[in-house]
Amino acid sequence: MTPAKLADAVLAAAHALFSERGLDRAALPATTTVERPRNPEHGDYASTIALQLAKKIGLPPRELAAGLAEQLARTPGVKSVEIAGPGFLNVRLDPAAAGQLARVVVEAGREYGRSDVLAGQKVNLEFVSANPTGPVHLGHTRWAAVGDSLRRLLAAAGADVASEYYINDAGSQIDRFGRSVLAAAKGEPTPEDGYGGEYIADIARQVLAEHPAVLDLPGDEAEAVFRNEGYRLMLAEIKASLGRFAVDFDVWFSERGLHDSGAIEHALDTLRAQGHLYESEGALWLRTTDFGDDKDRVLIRGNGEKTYFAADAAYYINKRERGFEKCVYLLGADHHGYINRLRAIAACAGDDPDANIEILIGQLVNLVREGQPVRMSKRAGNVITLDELVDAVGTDAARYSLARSSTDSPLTLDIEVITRRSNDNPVFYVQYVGARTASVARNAAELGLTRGDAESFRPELLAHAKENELLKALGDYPAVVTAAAELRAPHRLAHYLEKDLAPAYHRFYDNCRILPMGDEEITDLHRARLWLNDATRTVIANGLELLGVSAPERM
RNA sequence: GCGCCCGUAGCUCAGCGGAUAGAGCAGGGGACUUCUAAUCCCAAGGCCGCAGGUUCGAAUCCUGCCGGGCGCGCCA
Repeated sequence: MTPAKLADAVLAAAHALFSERGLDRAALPATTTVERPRNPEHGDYASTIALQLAKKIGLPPRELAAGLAEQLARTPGVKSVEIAGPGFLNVRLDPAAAGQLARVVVEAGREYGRSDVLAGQKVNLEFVSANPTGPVHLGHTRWAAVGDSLRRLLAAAGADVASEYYINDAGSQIDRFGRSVLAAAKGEPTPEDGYGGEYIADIARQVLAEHPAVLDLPGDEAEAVFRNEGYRLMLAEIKASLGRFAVDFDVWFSERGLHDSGAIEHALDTLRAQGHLYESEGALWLRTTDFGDDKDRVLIRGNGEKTYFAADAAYYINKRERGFEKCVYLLGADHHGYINRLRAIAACAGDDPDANIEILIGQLVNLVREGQPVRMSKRAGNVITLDELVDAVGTDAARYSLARSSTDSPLTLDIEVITRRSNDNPVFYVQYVGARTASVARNAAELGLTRGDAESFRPELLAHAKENELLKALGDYPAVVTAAAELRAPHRLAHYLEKDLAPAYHRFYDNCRILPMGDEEITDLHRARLWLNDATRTVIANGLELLGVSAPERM
């Protein structure tokens, strides 16, 4: 019995009761859920449906609960239903029905937790999109970790999702980058508005190695070579860094491509047709103030140049024309001023900002080193790059520690702590469960203990309190995945693995001996516990996979 | 000034309108002759920033205030 099936049974009980008593079934919700009470005295699962319905139909909640309890108690697998407090329904399951979950999980394998609740949704997820003028640094990594996990979660919930990296390869930043690389190649100091840092010199050396005669070219041509080749090398480095971080984008989208393909003119046509363009002071404007922006935005400057904002608008319209009904942007708190203007772009294009565009603002990552805040800036020499972070702590620890907290809260990463590779890193705690389950499975195989076929599995033997808790934790997993996907909150998954599943397994392990000891004969209980062990292994592996973290067999 | 986010145990943070608000770390006390002690158990630690409101019920929703972070370009 899974929580989802029990919730269905609760709803079915409500339907049965309502038709029996001639109550208005329109008052019933389309779906309902059951909760897991913290207090074990409140049963295995609890429903608040009576409390929610009481007011709608004008019956006292406890009376309604009594009727529901009577119906629900007839459900196979339900052992008892009690009414508590103002009208909670506290449900206990038969141990056999509860224990069957281990089999459900093992048999589903990698599919356990995957669903189709978001089927049919075509979602575009854009994140990182760091300028290709420097390495990916710590300021981007939170989005790399969270965004990529979100992509995996949405896919697991059945959405048709594409992750995209928008490459700002047009405009003045990339020109400054080119001039900086050229200057480095000539051994000149960094231009006033240029990029410093070691990586510029590295790139200059690589360009020189591939084009030994480049400095003999006229200044403009040489600069173009350094700009284009430098850009190519920088982008390759960015892709490699993210690849090491287990982040791979479905689409690398070039801003220059928007300019070259005429997509910007096309976007202007779309916006003009919707009636939101006007000219003023020689510039072309989008009237974003019609839709909540605090000022109108320039699309084409007085000098004829298209603004970055024009490209943003064109990119959005392009995404929509590629069939994405939901365009999700993951931005740092320093970009929250973009919310209104991005939403206004959608509205000006004739879309519904509430339905077609979703902007997630996450707070910044603060770096502390020996008590001193470290300023993160691409222009400062002293930056921590993604590569350095991965070198120091590994992809697993880095991704996990970035994904495990809510993006609404600023995250303080202490360089001293995460580079110390200390044992108190929570990712090890979760991975350790997976390693333990794998170790038990190996030892079981050596002893000749196997789960046996599904028919011989005796789920009612999994009646120990710790087994029950573990089963319930395993049962929660699918709902955790869908909630994390729908709420765009990967940290919920990490939290579940770390605070719910992992401790439940350790307590089970400590209290319930899985393998036979010494000359002990193999019993059905050993086999049943092995099912539970392997089910845990499945969920740990599936969950860590969605976080982009490995689940080692040995540690 | 305006806008977004945050304020929960000493520290770092979970908490989907539900029952007695949770965890990790730090500090105190325990548990390894047999499956990985990177673990587990016990005790201790709280005006959920403050004040109102909404309702059967508020850490959660609404309003105001206080404190902190970030942002408000014909920059990218």
